[in-house]
Amino acid sequence: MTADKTTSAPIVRFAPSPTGYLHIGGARTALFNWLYARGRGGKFLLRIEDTDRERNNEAAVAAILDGLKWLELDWDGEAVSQFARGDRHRAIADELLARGAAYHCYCSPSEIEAAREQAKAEGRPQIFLSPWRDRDPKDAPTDIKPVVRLKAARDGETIVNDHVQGRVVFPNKDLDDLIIVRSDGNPTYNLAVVVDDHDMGITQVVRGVDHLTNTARQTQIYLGMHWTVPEFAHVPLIHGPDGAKLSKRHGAQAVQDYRAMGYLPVALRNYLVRLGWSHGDDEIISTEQLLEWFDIDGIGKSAARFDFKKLEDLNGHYIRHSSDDELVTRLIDLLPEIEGGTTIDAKIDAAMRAKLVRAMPSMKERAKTLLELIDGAQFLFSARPIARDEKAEKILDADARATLKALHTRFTAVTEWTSTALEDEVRSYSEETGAKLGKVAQPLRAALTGRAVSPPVFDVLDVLGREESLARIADCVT
RNA sequence: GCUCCCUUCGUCUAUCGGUUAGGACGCGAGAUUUUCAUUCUUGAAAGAGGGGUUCGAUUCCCCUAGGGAGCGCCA
Repeated sequence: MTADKTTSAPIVRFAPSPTGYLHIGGARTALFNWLYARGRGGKFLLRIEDTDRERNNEAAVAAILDGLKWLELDWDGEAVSQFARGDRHRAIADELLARGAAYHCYCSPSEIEAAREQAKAEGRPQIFLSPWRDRDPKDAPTDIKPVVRLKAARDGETIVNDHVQGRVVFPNKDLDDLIIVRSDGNPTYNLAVVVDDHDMGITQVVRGVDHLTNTARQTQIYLGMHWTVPEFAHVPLIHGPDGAKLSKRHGAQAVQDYRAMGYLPVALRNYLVRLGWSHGDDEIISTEQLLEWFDIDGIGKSAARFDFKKLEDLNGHYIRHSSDDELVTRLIDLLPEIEGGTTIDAKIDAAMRAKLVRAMPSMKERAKTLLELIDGAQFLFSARPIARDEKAEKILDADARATLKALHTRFTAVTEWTSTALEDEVRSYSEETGAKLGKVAQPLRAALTGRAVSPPVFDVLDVLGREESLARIADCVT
């Protein structure tokens, strides 16, 4: 889509319904909108589609805003409440009524349901054709509150020229008359979305394909009001690894779930944007590059499966390339959200934070998520005598303990407690005794960290410090 | 059932009719290495099926199969 199609900068929006958290598919839609607007000096607006009062939920709104903030997708101005604009929507409904483009329908929900059932039984399309479309309003019952329906065209076809889906043609006979105002007087989503997009000056509507059929029906509202129809881009859905619609079963739908799993926002954005969009063979793309390169016309039509392995790989890359300080900040921020995190959080003071920062260079090389980073830092959090896992115990046999005893003596004599000095010490010990370096390093690792796997032992010695290191080694000797 | 959409390695994708069908994740092998990881080298792996159009189809058209979305006084 070329920016000069509309003479000014684009105005796009993300319009979630407050029925739950920010879904990962919604997050990608928001990302696409954000990239498009920010990359072209346009506006990215946020609107909460809360016309259904029974489903409105303040916690859900908060969760959605929280998710967007975490993903670092900032929007322009305040989030707009669709419900708050109800008067405006009703005014438009009245105008459509006055123009003969809409009518009152007195059918009850049960009548409609029965008609649908019958249509289904007879193998006909399950669309409801209201008898009130052509009936004389004078016949209207006085004891029933009607809904307002759009008087949609019955002949011809409605064409949606979509930037992703292409030219999609819907026969009008398959489109029924949308309810635009409920019997309780509240406008429905289908009316509100059109009025709001129009009033907000939205130039490109980028949303999920599940809205495609609605678009055809909504187009008739634009036509009825003689409004300019915006450009559309309906992006495909994201499926779970098994190809089915992403659901609770797949473990993670909400962006907050991904935060809790230790993913970085920049990694999730990079992963998400590549689901459906690409720029040649580029895989790791900085946000700056994305802003420059992203284009709606480059989005593919087919649905994509979510691949956690690839996300993990990208996350590992971004962790390795993050600054030590940023990682420690994110790691600490994550603690309240994870199991057992508060216990660790209580141990974080300035000294611990400094240790973490110093340990980061060697730790971030070996972590794919912040969770792994936290797990890898356990040796810093544990107090003596430290717990050892099975593999560590196995390493610490009699020979290993003898080696540790010798090392303890040597380390005590070391004047400069640095990783290089200690490494020299260990290397000379292994040369003198003829023991392989691994035979010396593993017992050390087990004694210092309680595990068979850790960052390089000399870095561990360094970060732990002389006193703590010697004490942990001594714990294994006696 | 009706309408619409989709279909290249297991997964995400590149290819704007002519390529040994490329890259990435994952997987296999090897190198580096104090563990793990990183890094590097390397291997296996794809055009759903059938018809057309064309000198030539992964690419354009049609059919079939499979998958998805929609068909609410939800959004």
